[in-house]
Amino acid sequence: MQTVATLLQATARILVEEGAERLTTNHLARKSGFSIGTIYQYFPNREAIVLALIERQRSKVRERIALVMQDRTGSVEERLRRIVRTLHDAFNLHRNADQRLTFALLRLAIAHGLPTPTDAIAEAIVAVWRDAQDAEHRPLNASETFVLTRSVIEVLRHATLHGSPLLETVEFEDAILRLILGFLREEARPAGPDA
Amino acid sequence: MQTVATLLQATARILVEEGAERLTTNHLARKSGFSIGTIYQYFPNREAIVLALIERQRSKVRERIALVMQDRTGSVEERLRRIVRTLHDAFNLHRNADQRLTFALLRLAIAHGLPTPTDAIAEAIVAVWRDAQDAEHRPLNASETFVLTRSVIEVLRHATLHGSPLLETVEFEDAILRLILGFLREEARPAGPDA
Amino acid sequence: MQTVATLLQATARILVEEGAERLTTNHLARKSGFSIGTIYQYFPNREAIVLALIERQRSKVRERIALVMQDRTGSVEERLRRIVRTLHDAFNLHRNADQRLTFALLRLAIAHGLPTPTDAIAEAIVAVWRDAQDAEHRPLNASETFVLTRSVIEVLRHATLHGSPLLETVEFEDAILRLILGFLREEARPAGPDA
Amino acid sequence: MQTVATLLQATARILVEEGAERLTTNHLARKSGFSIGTIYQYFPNREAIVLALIERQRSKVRERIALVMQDRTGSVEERLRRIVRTLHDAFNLHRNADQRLTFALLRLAIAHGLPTPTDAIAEAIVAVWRDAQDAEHRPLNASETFVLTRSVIEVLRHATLHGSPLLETVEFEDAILRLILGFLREEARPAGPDA
DNA sequence: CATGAATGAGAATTCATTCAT
DNA sequence: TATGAATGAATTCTCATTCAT
Repeated sequence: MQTVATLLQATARILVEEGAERLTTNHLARKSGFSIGTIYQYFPNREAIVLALIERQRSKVRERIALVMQDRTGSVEERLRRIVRTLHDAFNLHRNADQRLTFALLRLAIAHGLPTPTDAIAEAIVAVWRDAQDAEHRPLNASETFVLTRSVIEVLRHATLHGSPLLETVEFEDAILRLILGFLREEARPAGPDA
Repeated sequence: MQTVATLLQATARILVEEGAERLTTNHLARKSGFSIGTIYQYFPNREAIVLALIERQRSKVRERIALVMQDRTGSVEERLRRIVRTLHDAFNLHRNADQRLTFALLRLAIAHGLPTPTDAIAEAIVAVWRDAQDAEHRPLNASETFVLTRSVIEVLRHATLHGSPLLETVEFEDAILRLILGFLREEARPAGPDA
Repeated sequence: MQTVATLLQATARILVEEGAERLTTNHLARKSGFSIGTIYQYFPNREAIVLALIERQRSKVRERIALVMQDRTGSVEERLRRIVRTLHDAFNLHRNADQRLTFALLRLAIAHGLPTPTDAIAEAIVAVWRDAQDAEHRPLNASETFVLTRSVIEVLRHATLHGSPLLETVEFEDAILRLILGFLREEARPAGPDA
Repeated sequence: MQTVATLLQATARILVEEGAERLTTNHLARKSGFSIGTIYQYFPNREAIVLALIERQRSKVRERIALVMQDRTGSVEERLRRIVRTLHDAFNLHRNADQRLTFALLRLAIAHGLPTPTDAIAEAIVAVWRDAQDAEHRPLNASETFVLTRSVIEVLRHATLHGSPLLETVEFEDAILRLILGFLREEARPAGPDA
């Protein structure tokens, strides 16, 4: 629906330009050009508007991840780097407005108790590793999967949330890749003298 | 002040037993046994109460970390494991009530835009690595430090925030250690053809 | 009109199944299968719908009373009992759904300031008495007529409104008859010393 | 409390002068001279204000009834007449303002589903009868008690609710007395030829 | 130091009604 | 006739904060 799209767009604009605390139903009505009544024709309550916006953004991320996953060419490192880069994009690092929106939505998602939807990303990383695995590798257990996938997502989320300037550097991408590869390869390695 | 302590204690109790949305100044007055007026004798506004509680909790963590850091015995792995275990404790994994408080304070800290105070931990981990480092190791750059330290903290914070049952397992601690060690050792390793 | 009948039927269903406070125009539209616009084609405003439903129910009662009045056979007691029994039925005591509707409509009639339409019943009772009256009886004055007729109606209305279980007993009917007969015969009786 | 009294007084004034539909919390605040916040310091919600006013009025009636009951002198007829007269007063028949308030409160009581509190009056009437009873009288059963007491109350309530001018006549009081006495004496009477 | 009655801006939500199609 | 998206005035209620005592 056109009206819903307009309302979500206005919601995003308020979030970006004025902050979450100014996102009141009356203010949204004014800004969107619709009346309060109209908002409540399409959303049962204020929370639902925010949740719809979060969901819309998340589904976009899911689509991008799915797209990247279809490309099975290249080495493990190359494939993992593609995933990392996609996440980078997914967190909207490039345009300032979008970054602010991501920022706001992340906060709201936490405030509303929504879990970070890492399922797709988790699967992606683990799948690449599984594909490349020779017989000698033990599959990752629950804790390992959790730590590996969440650490990647959370470090990105954290950097986004605090607007770290490192986010735009290649070094940052390299460091994340190092985190993933180091973790995955660690098992194979014999315990050295210094550890 | 005794009064301030009582107020913060009551604040914590409300957070744990009733949730952040019930933490209103009037309710705090009723629960603490003081009047609203008294609250405003000690805190300029509502936000200050929450921030004071967060700060109190954070200083406790800082103290524990500092304590652990003083113990420079053992291998790199042992020292890192001690740090990880301290963090575990710091996130109050054992007693349920405290976990709920940590949970609530994390959310509030995010809502108030407070940065996660990883400085002490970051220093701790990096210092251990530096101590053990031979000449051939290149020091970590800004992105690497950021990724390594935040990933550890954020994965713990995330697990706490969502009440993951993995938190109480040894496997989880092992996985975090693997994350750290894998990252640190990764540089030294020659890039293999498949990875 | 078929449409009007359907709308009133849906109104009754909402009143019975969900209560008066859920009787909103939008809800009625949804439940009736018509659009809000259509409702306003047939009724000038919300109140008119309720009033139409009340009127429909009242005309049914009037019809029944008129029918009973045509039967002039039997003793005074028998004829009065027939009237009382008709009122019983009129208040829809038997089927639960109808009782709820009566209940709801009574409340609404009061809320809208509608007078209880006792005219027909009043006439019926007084007429029976007048018919059987011998010369020695003084006709009822305005206050007496009022008190006699309203007391019967109001006691029934009250019992209905509060869902009294007595309503379904024969004793209850007997008591109402006793109220009427006692009142009518009281005049004739010589005042005793103690009563 | 002075504030509560002022608020209830303002509530009564609005009810009398402007009608129940104008009794909004904001309007009450304006009229009472207090702020909305103050209203909510003393009442949990809008309904509670109305209920408090109803309860206050009812307790006044209860007190008057209790007072009249203490006087056990005179014949049954005299004692019953005293009760009837008290009810008359209780329904505030004399001053116009009070009548409007009674009117409004009655409607509100019905709208809020409150039962008419006839207990005290019921007891009063039945007790007088019981006191005067000789051995030959059968005590009233549940239906009889219900019909007798409610008919008296409801006919008064009805007359008040519709502002009947009969209320101020002696005839009216006589008629009610006739209703009571007729009912009570009816049992003793042998079925005559005309009934 | 402590109190707590009073404040009032402002938030979410409802619902009867309109009107262009 | 019928539709239903849009309206917006009005309502209830919350809660941080003030200030006279």
